[in-house]
Amino acid sequence: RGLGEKQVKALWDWGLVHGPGDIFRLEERDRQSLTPLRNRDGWGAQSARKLFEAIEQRRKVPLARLLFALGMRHVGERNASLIARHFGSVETLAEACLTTDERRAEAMAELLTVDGLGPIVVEAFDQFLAEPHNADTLRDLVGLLDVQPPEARAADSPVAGKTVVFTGTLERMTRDEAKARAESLGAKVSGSVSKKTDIVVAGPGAGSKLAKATEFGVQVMTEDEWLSLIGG
DNA sequence: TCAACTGGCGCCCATTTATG
DNA sequence: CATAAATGGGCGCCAGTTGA
Repeated sequence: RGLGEKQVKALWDWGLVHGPGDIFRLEERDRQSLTPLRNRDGWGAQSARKLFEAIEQRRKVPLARLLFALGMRHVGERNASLIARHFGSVETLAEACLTTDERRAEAMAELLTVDGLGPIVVEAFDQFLAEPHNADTLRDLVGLLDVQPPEARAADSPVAGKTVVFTGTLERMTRDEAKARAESLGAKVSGSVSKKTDIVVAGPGAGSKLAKATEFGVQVMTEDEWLSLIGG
């Protein structure tokens, strides 16, 4: 929060950040700087302090989010989560992917057997890791961050195994919260409605997805109905 | 081969913060 | 206080990938 395109560019131009890891070394470095952030144009003590606080809050990060954040081709939220779940912990992933080329090749072969991951995605992941500067960046981040292992999913909730799509505006929770909650209950959250969709949770402003749900005869419910179903 | 689904993008809007 | 700039959240679209 507070570190968008504009500020990243400024930090780069000032030589304060040259890679992802530098963000997490920024406060320390700034303390020793002759021209600290709080004295620069457009910045004050308040904005500098808030930026450092926001960065500290992100030091603790789920493994899937770290992988997603690397910006690898074909590795968005979903595939990052599949990869994270396969390895189970950042230590296991680091041992498998960041030691030797031979070990990495074995790990990629295993990844290919994961349901939902195909050759294109695994190849993209492998190509990323094959670049020494990428592997270095990941190692650097792993050393700086508190990486959380993926959470186990419940198998016995009312929505376990169901495919759910959220559409329209959610009023009682953010989209991320809704998604995380649903997934922790064993549901699969998708972005598009098909015949395979079990439940569409529609808020105000829902558009084409709600129409599709009606067309396919998929169960539609409000956010409140969804919350009472999952017991929240 | 093809339906289903993901990733990535463009666009819009609300909120936050700096500035006059 | 009003305004402008920056950011994040959110939606829909669609090309490309997966898996039966």
